[in-house]
Amino acid sequence: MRPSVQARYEARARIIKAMGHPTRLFIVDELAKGERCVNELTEMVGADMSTVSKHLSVLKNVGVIMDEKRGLQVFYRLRTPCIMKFFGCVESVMKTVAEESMAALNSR
Amino acid sequence: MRPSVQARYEARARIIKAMGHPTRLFIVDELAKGERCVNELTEMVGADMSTVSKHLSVLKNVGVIMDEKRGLQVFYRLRTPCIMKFFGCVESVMKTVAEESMAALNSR
DNA sequence: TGACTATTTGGCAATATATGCAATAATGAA
DNA sequence: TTCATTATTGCATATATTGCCAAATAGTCA
Repeated sequence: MRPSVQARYEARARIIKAMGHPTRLFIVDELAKGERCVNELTEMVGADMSTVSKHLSVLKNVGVIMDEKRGLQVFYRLRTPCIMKFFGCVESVMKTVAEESMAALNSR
Repeated sequence: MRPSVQARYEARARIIKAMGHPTRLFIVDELAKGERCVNELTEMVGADMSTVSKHLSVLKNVGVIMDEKRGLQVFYRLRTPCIMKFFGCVESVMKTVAEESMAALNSR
């Protein structure tokens, strides 16, 4: 594969990989409703704040979210609302799989 | 977080995670053009066949692709073409990030 | 300044993932 | 049956990810 093509798939994979964790998906979903500070997200997620902070930095590093410090708090928000289309894509796959499983069960 | 909600995010994350690898993205992209056997994909990817086979099983396990054995060969194809929307989502993010980087450079 | 709050960072152990090689199926051809 | 082809599986190794604790950093207020 040509290096430039390879690089393109790697760039895409980095973004998708960043989304590939339940906690990070939850965070993206939550930020779609509006900005949240780390503390708020930590309470919702129910993990250590350092853990949540690291998840946030993963998403930030690939450009999915951005942060803004105001006073003591750091507020995060989606950098592009388009990222939400991910959920639609994923749901379609899950639906297809579920439907075919049902069909397989019924045809036995 | 409620267990059912948690489970939902985990199910989504499994699918996204399966897509989060450059080789697997390439495979999905290629299968979007039509079915391919393992051998063909292996040549295109340029890795060991066992490696490609394992990537295929990752995608298959989450329901993104399906296989069919015909003679000596195993042909893989997308289970739902909808999976291709992923690329559009990802490109949008990359575009946004690139544009904002440019803007930041120009405003210095 | 010092105390307090919010967040990030460093370090570490546990776990998961990626890859190639070798061995093993499964199929078809001679 | 024996050989060649295609693909998968088992194993070993290297690398990456996750999560928590503790320590460091940054901002606010008395």
